[in-house]
Amino acid sequence: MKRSDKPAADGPNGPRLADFLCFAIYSANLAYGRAYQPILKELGLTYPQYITVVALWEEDDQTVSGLGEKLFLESNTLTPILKKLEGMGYLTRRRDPADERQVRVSLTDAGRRLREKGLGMNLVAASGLKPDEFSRMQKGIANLRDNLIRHAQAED
Amino acid sequence: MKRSDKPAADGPNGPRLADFLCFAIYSANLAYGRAYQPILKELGLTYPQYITVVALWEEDDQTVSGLGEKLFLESNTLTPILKKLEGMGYLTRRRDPADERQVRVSLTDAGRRLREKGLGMNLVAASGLKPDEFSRMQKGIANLRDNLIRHAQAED
DNA sequence: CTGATTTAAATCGCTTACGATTAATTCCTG
DNA sequence: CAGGAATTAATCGTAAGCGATTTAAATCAG
Repeated sequence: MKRSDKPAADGPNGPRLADFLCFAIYSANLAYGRAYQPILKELGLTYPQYITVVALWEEDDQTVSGLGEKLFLESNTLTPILKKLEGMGYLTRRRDPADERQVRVSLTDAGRRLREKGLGMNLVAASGLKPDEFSRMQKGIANLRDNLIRHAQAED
Repeated sequence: MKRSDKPAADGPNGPRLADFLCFAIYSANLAYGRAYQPILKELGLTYPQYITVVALWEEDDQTVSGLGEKLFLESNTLTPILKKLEGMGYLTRRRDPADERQVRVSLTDAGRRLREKGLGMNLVAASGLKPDEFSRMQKGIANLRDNLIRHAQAED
């Protein structure tokens, strides 16, 4: 039976960190955070705040749970982020009159304007990947993610 | 000039989340956390605590900064994790007599015993990847990470 | 040798991430 | 239609992650 998150043979002291796929993802995520940071600092946004805004560019007036599905986050994480963005004037939150349980999130003009301001960031270059490699890796990781989510959901 | 973290053409409402490599990594990291969680809960460890222990299996008696280099973390993040693991009895922290600025971290017997206990986790299957794909993706992402780190360091 | 500089770890404040719970609303079923 | 079940956000506590600062020790320069 395969042990741990790696198919390679274990070293004499057990599995090696460098062979873990989970650790590659974990550390790449940290690295992305650091690569994005100087750009996002200019906008005054954190990375989670930024992707929340991007998700709203794609589709405005979403519910918290709808947004959460796209971002893979739940209300306990998302609510504070949305409140922060609301405080900065980039979006509004209001109960849906048709179903008062739901909160609908909409961009303000300022939130839409971020689209023009922000994205002068060329992190494709920083990845060191050619466009076709970039695209293939992006799809491969998204597919991995979906498999993991399916696996986690089958657990319970 | 390429905009954002994606080489694909933008949609009518700007870049699409589904085309971001950074978002694939970000969400895959969340997914891994959820996939690992039932296994780690049995051990009573969090994921960062777990990889810290794995790094110490590979090389015992490391300094905080040495460990941090391998885990891509700094003392501000690592110190609380190490204190927690020390409190659980899995490692010891002591100032290096030869250089009192440094703290050397060593596994206890209990920490080494985790190696036998823990790793009955077959997340290779959960990834949905064949061993060669798994290995290729692991290397590709580690390479991406290293490029991003280099890029971030060139910034300052 | 002494005072400035550098280095290592720790501390603090703030923002995620998430399990568990709660409050409010809607729905379902008898 | 009444009362319990289900759904949606929000809240709370805990643990990362990280920028900025602090403390202590070692090193360096004059």
